[in-house]
Amino acid sequence: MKRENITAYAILGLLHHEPMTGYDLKKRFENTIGHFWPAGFGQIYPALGGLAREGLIAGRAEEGKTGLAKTVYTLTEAGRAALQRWLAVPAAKEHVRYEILLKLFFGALAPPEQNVQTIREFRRRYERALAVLDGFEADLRRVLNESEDHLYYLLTVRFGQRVYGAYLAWADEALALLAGRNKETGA
Amino acid sequence: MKRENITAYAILGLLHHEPMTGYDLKKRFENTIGHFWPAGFGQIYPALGGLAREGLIAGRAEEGKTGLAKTVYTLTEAGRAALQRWLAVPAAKEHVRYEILLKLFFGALAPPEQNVQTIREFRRRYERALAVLDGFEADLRRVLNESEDHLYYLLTVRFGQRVYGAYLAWADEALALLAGRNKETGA
DNA sequence: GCCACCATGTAAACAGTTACATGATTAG
DNA sequence: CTAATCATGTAACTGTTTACATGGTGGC
Repeated sequence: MKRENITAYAILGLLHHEPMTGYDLKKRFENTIGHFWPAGFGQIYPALGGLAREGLIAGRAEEGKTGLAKTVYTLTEAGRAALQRWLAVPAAKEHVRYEILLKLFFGALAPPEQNVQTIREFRRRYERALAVLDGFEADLRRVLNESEDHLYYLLTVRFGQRVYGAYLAWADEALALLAGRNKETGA
Repeated sequence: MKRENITAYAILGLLHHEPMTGYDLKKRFENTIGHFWPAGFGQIYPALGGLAREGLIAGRAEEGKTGLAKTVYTLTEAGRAALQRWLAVPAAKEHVRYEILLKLFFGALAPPEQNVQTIREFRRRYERALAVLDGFEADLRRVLNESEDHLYYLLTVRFGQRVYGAYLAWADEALALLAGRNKETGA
């Protein structure tokens, strides 16, 4: 079973919206799909090379800010077709890896205070992340009727909000459970 | 910044509980930590070799079912120390990758029915997964006082239940949003 | 006789991360 | 003058997944 480079399809999708340079794509990843599908320069540039060789995108040299060379990539018809074919294939199972749960699973081996700190830090992190998504949601709701795309963007943001919300609720529950246990042993 | 093989620490953690073969470890992964930190044979066996070479675990040959050769690995004192040191290091950021969100992000390019099917299939999958975790929770609550470990196991199960619950709630919301949009355009 | 399970490993391919390397422009 | 931003790439490494390879035991 061959795996197709999903990140390359993510690039095709972003280029469907508008032509961009590799650098632009990186930023686009960072504040949109990077939340659930991150990509760095080390993946983007090689992928662009491959896609261009396959004829799914076409690069043309342009001048950037005051004479700097840059390459702007445009989706070709073949690329558009490949993107649509990929969209029709059912998505593979999500894959998630939580190092924090691994450490917590072996939590009985660590000082209780350490586990509490770990969870608190986790909670703080996602409190901030949730606030960012709340901002996205407000922006999207404002322009919801301007493009069909916005509804789909909103769906992905709502997903993140729900999941981060679950993280926060879990953290509170976990801290309460650990506090209860400590009180018991302390008494 | 060198990365240390986290899966190897997961193995140390499992061996802390009791000595096991590589095959046993695989099964242990499958029905415990594999939910948030999966590992296959292709990772487990090489990792065991490395850990043994470093002296963090010790393997001894035994006879399995009716004379079949097998190697049972035990955590050494050095291994126990390494595990505890690792537990004290703050966990790296979670990493999650959702192909389904990527496809949904570009959902405007696909037939609406396709997006609906994708979400429905996702929902079914996690409905089943949540039921499994509910079973785990019930089992753990029953034996909660028998070992301190059980409280920590419960924390990881509760995490999964919260997150899968969020998935289901999101799927319902997403389907409602898409249905609303279709009705609008259909009218 | 066949399938599931026990048991161990290797090899190849692929994906992803990090570091290295270069260089111009602009805003403070 | 310095940091941030624009801009492009390569190289090395690590981790993960998949396929290959082998073979005995036990139940149906």
